[in-house]
Amino acid sequence: MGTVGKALDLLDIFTRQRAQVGLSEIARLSGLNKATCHRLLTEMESRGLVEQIGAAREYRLGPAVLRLAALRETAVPTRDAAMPVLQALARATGETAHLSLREGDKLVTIAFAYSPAHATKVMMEDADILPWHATSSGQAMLAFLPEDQREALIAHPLPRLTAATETDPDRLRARLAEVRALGCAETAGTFESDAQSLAVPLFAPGDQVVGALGVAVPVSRMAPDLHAVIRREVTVAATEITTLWGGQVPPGIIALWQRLI
Amino acid sequence: MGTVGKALDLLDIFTRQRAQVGLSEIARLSGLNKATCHRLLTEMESRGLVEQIGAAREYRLGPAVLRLAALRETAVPTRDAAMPVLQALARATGETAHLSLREGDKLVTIAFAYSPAHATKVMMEDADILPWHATSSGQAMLAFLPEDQREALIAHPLPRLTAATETDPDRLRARLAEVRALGCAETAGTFESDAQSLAVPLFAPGDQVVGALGVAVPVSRMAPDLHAVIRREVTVAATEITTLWGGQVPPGIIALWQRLI
DNA sequence: GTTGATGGTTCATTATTTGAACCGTTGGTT
DNA sequence: AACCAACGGTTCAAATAATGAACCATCAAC
Repeated sequence: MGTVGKALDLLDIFTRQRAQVGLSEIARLSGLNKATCHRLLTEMESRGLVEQIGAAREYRLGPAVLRLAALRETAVPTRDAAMPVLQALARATGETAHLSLREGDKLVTIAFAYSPAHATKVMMEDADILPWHATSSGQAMLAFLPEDQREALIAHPLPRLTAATETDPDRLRARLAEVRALGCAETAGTFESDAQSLAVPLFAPGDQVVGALGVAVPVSRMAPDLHAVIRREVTVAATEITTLWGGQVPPGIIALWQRLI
Repeated sequence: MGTVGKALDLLDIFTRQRAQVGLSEIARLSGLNKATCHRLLTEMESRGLVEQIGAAREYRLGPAVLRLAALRETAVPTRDAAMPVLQALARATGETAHLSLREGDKLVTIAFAYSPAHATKVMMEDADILPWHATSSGQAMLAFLPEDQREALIAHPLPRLTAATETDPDRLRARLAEVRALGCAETAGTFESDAQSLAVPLFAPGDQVVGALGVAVPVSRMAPDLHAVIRREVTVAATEITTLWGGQVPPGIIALWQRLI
């Protein structure tokens, strides 16, 4: 791995639970030498990608990421374009809608919207990293990814997150075949035991799957009619978002979705 | 300069006008060897910081910047926290309010808000890079920066952007001393000839200047009473934002602002 | 005052980065 | 159809930058 990769990997040290980290701990967490970390961080700091704060001189993500994100959004209005649709989806279903994008080998939630309809709802956070095998969004994407990429993503052991999590690769493959035949993925209690969700893939120009759109519901509230509403609304919203992104839903998928409704 | 710095500098190639760039042109623009660029870009691509698209295999900023920005915002709610205040400021003044942050040696606009009050207004864009010497935001920050940092930022030749731009370093220093004595900066036609603006510094916890808050007005509309309204509203808004950021306006500045009103 | 943790620095050793020249492909021109 | 120029991408000896054990200064706890 090159030096740049090591530097960029340091950025993944920062999470919501651990927003700022000291030099020694970064070295510990990354497995790199303290001097190396220091040099990499200093170099990233000079470009504003990280910054150092407080008396403890801890590091955290810097303001440059805001500028880059703003630039990316004006060039490729992914989040901003999808946001209103996401809010409409939350309103129409009365549940939590969320949008995730593939980022290398990670599946990252980049936007979500709540509905005010119920006091209990599935809560989400921006920049959450979702497990591929245990979420409907992950399964929806996996199912429509080219086989080699799919296999690469499920090559690692599949952790058991709840009692319902599928951890057997072959049974997961069978599950993904069903998803592919159906056009949408559903999971119940596989990621968090009291949440259930339904997701469909999202396509960029060129018919590549780049993300997934999902609706998450507390298991206690799921019922056949809500289920039907969600299936209808999520496919409509996915079509809309795909169009806003300048892509088009592949004809095969449209056919599947029409059968779903 | 280290390898990481070179890689990160490549990110600055991407601008709003030039959102996606091919390999050869990146090499040309950066002055680096094509093979070097390729390796750096590939490494950044593997981390999602850039992505490659289309038949021409051009590069652009990748989805990882969205995740990092979301993470930064949850850790340090800079933009999200300031946004409502910015909108209120635009409404109260009837003009365009904008917020810029210092990022190394750059001054970057990270948020703005328009007022619906008038058909003509000063337009802005996210991620715009502002010249230090020719904008009120730049001057407001420079004036309250420690001397060594100020001098470093005005060490380069000061380009003449309009007929009114101050290009003489010594006269700029005198101008900044006035700003420091006044507590706010004003420019008229120094950046764009038909825009006039007023800005005040913003402070992070620790009394460091980290940005500026400004209001921009078409020159044709500026009048003494609007001027007074803007001075009042912008200082109120700046106090609010500084508080939201967990900092406090230094007592000296508060005194200056009270005299302004 | 000792201990152990922190952030940061040094510099000989080592491994990575570098770039001229190369390949294969594409798209336009003669 | 032959040619050319520009593209993205690759190669490998030479040049350069990264590395890390040991170091320093500082701080807080005991």
